[in-house]
Amino acid sequence: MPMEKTFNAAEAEARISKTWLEAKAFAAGANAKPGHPAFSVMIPPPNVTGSLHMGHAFNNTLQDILTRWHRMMGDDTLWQPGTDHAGIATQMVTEREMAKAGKVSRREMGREAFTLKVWEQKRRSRGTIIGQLQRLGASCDWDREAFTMSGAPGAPAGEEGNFHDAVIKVFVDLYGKGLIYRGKRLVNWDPHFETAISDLEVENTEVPGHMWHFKYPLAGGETYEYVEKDAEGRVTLREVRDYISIATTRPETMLGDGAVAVHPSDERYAPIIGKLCEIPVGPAEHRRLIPIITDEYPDPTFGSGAVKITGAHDFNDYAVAKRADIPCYRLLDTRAQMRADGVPYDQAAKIAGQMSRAWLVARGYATPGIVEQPFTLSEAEIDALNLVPDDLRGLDRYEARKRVVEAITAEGLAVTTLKKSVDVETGSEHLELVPYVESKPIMQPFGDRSKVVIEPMLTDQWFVDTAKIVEPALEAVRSGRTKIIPPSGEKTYYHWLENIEPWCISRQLWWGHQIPVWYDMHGNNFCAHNFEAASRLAVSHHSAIHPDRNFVTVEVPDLEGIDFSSSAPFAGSDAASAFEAGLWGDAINEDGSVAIAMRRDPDVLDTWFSSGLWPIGTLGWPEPTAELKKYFPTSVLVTGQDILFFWVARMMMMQLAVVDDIPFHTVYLHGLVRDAKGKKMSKSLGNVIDPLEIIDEYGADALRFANAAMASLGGVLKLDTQRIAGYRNFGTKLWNACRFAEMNGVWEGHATGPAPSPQATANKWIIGETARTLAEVNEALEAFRFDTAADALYKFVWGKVCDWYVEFAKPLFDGPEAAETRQTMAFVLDQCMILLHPIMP
RNA sequence: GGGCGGUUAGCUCAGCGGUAGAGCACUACGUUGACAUCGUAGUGGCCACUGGUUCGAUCCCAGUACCGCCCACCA
Repeated sequence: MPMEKTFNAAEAEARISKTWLEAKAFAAGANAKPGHPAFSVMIPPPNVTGSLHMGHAFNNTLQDILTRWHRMMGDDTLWQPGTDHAGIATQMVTEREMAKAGKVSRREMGREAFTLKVWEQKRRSRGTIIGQLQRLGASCDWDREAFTMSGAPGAPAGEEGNFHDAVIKVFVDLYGKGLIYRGKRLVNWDPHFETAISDLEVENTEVPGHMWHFKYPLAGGETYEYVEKDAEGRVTLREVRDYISIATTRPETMLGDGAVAVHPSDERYAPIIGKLCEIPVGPAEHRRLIPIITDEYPDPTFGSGAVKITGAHDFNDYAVAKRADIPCYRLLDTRAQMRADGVPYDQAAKIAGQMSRAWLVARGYATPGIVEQPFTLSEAEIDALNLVPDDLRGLDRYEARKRVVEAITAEGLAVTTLKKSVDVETGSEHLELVPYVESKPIMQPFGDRSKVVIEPMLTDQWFVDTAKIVEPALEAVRSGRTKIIPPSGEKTYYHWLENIEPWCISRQLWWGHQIPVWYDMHGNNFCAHNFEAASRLAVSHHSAIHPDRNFVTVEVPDLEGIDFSSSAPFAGSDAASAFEAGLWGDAINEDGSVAIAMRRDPDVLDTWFSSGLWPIGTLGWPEPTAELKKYFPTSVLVTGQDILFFWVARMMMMQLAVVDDIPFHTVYLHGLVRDAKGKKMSKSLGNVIDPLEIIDEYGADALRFANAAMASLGGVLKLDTQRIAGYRNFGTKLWNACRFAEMNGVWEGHATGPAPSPQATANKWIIGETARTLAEVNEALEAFRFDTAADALYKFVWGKVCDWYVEFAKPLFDGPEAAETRQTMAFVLDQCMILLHPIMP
């Protein structure tokens, strides 16, 4: 049957792909020759949130090129596939789908039922993703597919595996080594998902904002002489004031102020250090007084030089508050609404007032009239104080802001400025006093998933003490044990790791690895791989304190209605009835033993904590598997430069901390795939391209070749369909050269073998060119220059073989060299296929 | 504010010490034994600017301008 004029990609790709998959041609070690080295690549696991986009297609093409190239050379090759559970993103997608389908909400459904829903979502998405990868021709070992939550409790049948166990083991081990700790810290709080997120998940964006200037009156109507001087020390302003001026972009947080701070060198405020001033909001009869303190943080040249300190809602203020022992009053709930819990405002304000006075006394600032009495509250007691005035409770944060500004302005406590205005009718000018409000751009933090304004929030969270594990990760790259390309990636890597912050790893979500820690009612926590092990820790802990008693444990389910904040011991006959009564506490059993009530931490781990273990986790760690021995450390990681910190750096730290080895020898960082104009592909812009559409229209080969050709190092990758069409034409060109060969019977009696030794000049020449191209391609791929390899192949196949050699061969077929020409052409075209195989399989 | 990159043909990008390259686009011609998803020929560039090093610079160094990206707590 003669060959068609054009190559039918759709038919051929499906047929060939099926053959490969059935033959398990991509299994680890397939085609490996004895004595050859191992070559392993871990796929960056796609999130199970939907389908793959062009960036994935690009990323996976490069991995496949390397994998096929090494497999062809006879290396013991593994390309490890799999997917990522992607906690917050997947939970979000599932909730959205449920809402769209009119289903009940996650909370109505309960944790267990909801988690099953997410598993369903995972299964759907995973199927789509694997299908897409296979259409692309990805030569992963499909029998080894992994998942970052395989084997987790509650996983449905078919989701077995030990990734969950590995994650839990790492948490327990790191906890044991003191590298993971829990603490009440100011963290980034996402009010939409109602969870903490890490610094990396916050996107700071400049938005238009305002800065208000307000007067904080001095307590008791006190006054001082306020003097301003210019750079030469000449007095430019001298007036008697009964207030201190404060600037803020967030007036609603004034309610939680604990102090006003000025720089110690700021002479303007020296007379009032250690005095009290009044927060100008809230019911007039219960205005709170706060101390004026000094701290290095305020910049005397900015604004008024005085800063209000709201420790619970600002990272800078928190640091000041910690230094000066100023209480941090929390104003917002988990949804970023003004708190509505706790005692009424007047009582809370009274207690807070006592705190202020006690602070002054403790610092030796006591002034006559202040009753000297020790007064301290615990962190938990301070946190329980709700200083939101009753009429603002439950309001949205922005509504509260509006009201606070209005109230202060109405009361005349806004700083004013002179404004010239013109009377429209008479044309006369006059001056009037207006509130001083600056309009200016301010940096605002947004959640990368929720797109909602992030709130600094004082909560209990788990952290990885990254400072303690960062050094080996830095050293590995500095010494060249792990190489990052392009080299600019190494600089970025150093810059981030050298300034590493603690990593908040707990998330208030349901989808993820639940933290393996159990709490008792006495403030102890027990970290172990399961409840039995945690129980043993708890029993031995309590037995050491009370050797005369017998202890047993009872695990309290995380149910609604149990008041975990109360720690009143329950003296019922058994623990079970205690929980029925809605209490959380230890119980005395009939045999006299004490049942320690234990409750598991309901939070889950940051998804990057588990994907950070991808290299060892997919190879079966902690079991000492043969694959782990053979394929770890892995050869190359191919990934986008956008997740250098999220994933690459953390994998480096975690692998080194857990198994004391680097996760990979080389990291290849590529840019982000954009559309032809360089715009980010996004659903809202409508410029998202589905890789399958491209494959349907142009064939996977064309897409893959285009991907390889645009893989220059660094920068943005602009994807143009015109270019893909060009490479589709390239395939057709080669196809037709083969068709020409077919028509001249060059394949008859031909078998792939070594290069022939022809006499004709043209034949000798093309064999030389073939060898040269082979060397060029190998050299290019060795250096991860996919673009150079693609370019060399394009020029050889089109520019040499088709343009010249086929033309030279035409007359040769009529002459005495016909036989050797047929032989040579068969060889050369064979070589083309082989050389192209990594890119165009 | 700190860091990292970029600036080469109309467009997208390679090159990186010896007076410039590709693909696409464009122009003209073309059904000669594979290919119109093609062929042949061609148009098109003070390689951002200013200095310096050099026999010689798009390429090295310094500075300037503009553009991008990442990180950052100025109320």
